[in-house]
Amino acid sequence: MKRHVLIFGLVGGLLIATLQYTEYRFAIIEHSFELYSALVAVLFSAFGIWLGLRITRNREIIRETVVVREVLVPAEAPALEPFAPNTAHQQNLGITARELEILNLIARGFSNREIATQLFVSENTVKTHCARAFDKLGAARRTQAVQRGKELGLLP
Amino acid sequence: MKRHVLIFGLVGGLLIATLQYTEYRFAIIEHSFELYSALVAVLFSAFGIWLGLRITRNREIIRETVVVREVLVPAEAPALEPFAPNTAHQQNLGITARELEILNLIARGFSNREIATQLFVSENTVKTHCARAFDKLGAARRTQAVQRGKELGLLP
DNA sequence: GCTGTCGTCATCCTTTCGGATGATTTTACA
DNA sequence: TGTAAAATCATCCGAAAGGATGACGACAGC
Repeated sequence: MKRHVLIFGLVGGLLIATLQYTEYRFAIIEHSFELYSALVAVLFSAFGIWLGLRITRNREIIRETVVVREVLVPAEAPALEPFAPNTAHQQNLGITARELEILNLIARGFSNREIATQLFVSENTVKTHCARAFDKLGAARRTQAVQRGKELGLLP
Repeated sequence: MKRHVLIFGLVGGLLIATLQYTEYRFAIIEHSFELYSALVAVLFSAFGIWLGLRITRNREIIRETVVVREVLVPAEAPALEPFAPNTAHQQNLGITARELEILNLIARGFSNREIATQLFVSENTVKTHCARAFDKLGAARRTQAVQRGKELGLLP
């Protein structure tokens, strides 16, 4: 880590030295274009690094070992409900029942072929449903579709 | 590490060479100096930020705090907690922090390429992490990996 | 009868994923 | 300082997924 900074400093110094050298060769030409460019470059390099450091300052991943001691209280109810999808969202997105059914199977990790087998239809059909569902959800991938589906309460 | 310096040197050198070369071609155009300064500034800013990000990339603090948290299970409060992954399952499956990080991004619907961009690594690296994570989770697809991850409390 | 929606299936083509494997670099730790 | 684990990157190849498009039958509603 410190080495990075050191080497960076060295390179920076070298760069400046080079620039200073080249300045003499172009000093005649109106105010040495390179000098200014280099100055700007170095300054903004420093700025960029400072910014980069600032940005990532809060990027520390604090990993706590959490020992969760669960105290069970008898009231357990959510396990029983069979999950009711948000039909409002389903309706105004125009997602059909079949498409939702397939989305469910996607969310459960099945491939198109497996889904086709389970539903007794061809893989092409599954792909068509997928494409339509993805389009309606604005998703480009099945993982994205699942994510959107859960957000909208369409999937458990 | 050496690559950083190399790249820095190359970029710097190239930039200077370009400047020296193009100076003659654009010296006539008025305001070219400001344009150039801006260009250099932007380029080096970007580079500096990139370097800053790279340097501080793995700032991970493993704070081995053992928090004994008594949880009343059915009490419905999930909105506030920032989600702590089930480290027990993670450990005995041998899933690394990086792999979990990538699993998270997969669950959020990103493609490998998008993940690579976000994490400043190559797509190949992402794929490697994926493959390992899938293997450890016994998943064949990313959707399946996500499903398993949620089951095991590794993903929110 | 006509129309619109839905479900079904297909083909062609491109992109993305995933598996297998090997290598190098970084980091952590004894 | 040496070693083991993680992380990084690459290449090859096959499988899966996705986009675009066209088609056909069933069925409901007008």
